[in-house]
Amino acid sequence: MPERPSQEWFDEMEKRIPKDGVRTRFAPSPTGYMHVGNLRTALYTWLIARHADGTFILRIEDTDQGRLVEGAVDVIYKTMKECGLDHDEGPDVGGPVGPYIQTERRPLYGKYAELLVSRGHAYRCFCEKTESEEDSGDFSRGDDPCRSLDPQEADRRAEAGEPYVIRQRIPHEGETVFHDEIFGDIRVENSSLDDQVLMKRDGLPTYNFANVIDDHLMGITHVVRGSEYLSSAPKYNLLYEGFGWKVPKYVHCSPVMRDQHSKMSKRRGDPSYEDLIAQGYLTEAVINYVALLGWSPGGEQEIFSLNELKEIFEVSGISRSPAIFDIEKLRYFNAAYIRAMAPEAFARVAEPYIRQAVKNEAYDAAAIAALLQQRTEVLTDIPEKLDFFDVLPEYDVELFVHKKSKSDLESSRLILSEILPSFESLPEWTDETILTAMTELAERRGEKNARVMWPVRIAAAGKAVTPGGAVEICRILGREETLRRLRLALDKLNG
RNA sequence: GGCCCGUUGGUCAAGUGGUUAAGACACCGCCCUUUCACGGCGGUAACAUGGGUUCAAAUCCCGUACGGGUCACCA
Repeated sequence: MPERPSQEWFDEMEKRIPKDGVRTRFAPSPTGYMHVGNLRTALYTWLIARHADGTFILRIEDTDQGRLVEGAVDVIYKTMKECGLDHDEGPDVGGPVGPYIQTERRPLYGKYAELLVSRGHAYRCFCEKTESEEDSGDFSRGDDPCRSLDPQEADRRAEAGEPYVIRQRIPHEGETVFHDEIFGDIRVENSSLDDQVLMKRDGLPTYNFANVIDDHLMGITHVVRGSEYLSSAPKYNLLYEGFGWKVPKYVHCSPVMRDQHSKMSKRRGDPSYEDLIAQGYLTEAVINYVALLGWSPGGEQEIFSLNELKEIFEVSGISRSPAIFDIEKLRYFNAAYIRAMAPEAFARVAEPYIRQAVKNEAYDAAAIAALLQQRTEVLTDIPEKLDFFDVLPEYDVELFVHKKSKSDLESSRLILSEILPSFESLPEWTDETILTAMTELAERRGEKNARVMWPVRIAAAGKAVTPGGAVEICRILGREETLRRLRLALDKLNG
């Protein structure tokens, strides 16, 4: 049985708590990856702090030893950093109310539990849990015999080494009202609340208890968490009251759903943050999209940088109902972010994907990137668009038939045979010279440009849909390769 | 099942007693055009449901349905 510290000790702990401004915390379990839902919670938590020029804290909740994953904490640091969600206090940077790793705070919880026991807001329970009691449901916690045990007697049994848990003593009468920033006032009958366990038989705190203690001792002003905790919130209030502490503001966020019925889940194949990045999504786009999933700024603008979000974020814009994750809309955001990038920046992120398909170094990656930028939704789409560069695909002559540009086999044959010599004699091989060669031919023949461009592009690329038009593709391929491909096409058309 | 919460087009959503019920994604059509895309213009499509309150209800109240959460010595 832990000793009950002196009042001075508790006073000392209170003195450490910063009392200035908004303080929020993101408290993930190190599971090895970041769910989209978690990311959104982290984002909102960060935004609340930053919007108010407050303090954002990172706390690691690693009490579930069974689920510990190697390197998982690093994933958290890495992801937060990548997303721009910097923290002011945390395990790595320290702070005034550490430690910031829950397992290192272990000695604290028992002391506070004892304080609660001494005040009568909690009691030792020696009941052995049995399967039947749990299943039958006719064992009501309100009738727990230990609840009315004489405290001295309970202490004696505990000291004698009899195992016990510490339970919260919840009044049988009355009701508890608690306020949530999103859901408003919620009132429940105390009789519907049960005497939840605070300290487990093994001396470790339950999640609910550890949270209350940590949040208070860290001076958290806004508790942001998933709405699955909504129904245990009244018990939290009672705990705060029992200690005589100020209740923080609650912000319960509804979940991010995979469909109407279930949350996003890694197990069911839904992408985590790192999956999305691996799938070719940009961090900024993911952040922007996730911010709007369950929160609305009210206006018509949808594209926001993190900085802009920081300025305009308001808790009042958070939605009460769950939101379904829509990958299509994320694609749209991603495409918008890609289009908005500086060309050099896009070339840099696109290059690895370009080189997956285009091994021939003669073909300039930056030039190809320029063609891609307006047509790329996700980076991973890039390679399949470029397969024709290294090797001309096998293609059907029917590709030369195109109604809109009035191309058919005969016209294509004629055009190609006429453009070849002009290409051969061009003094330079640039967009301008290539274009001029083709428009002059069109003009000479009294036809629209499209009728010339279509067969040239088909001959150069061997596919119907390409990033970039005839001019750009020919230019990148270079004169030799272009001529080779055009002659090949002509052979095809001739026979 | 008890308790708590939610419900505006397929999706994200604005809306807080009087609106032709915004906007975005997706979808469809047209225009632009060197294919595709980008861009421009237009279109289809919604207040879960039944009762109240009110001159007036997507907005307020009650019921119902549907969905979610929670009822652990798990977080």
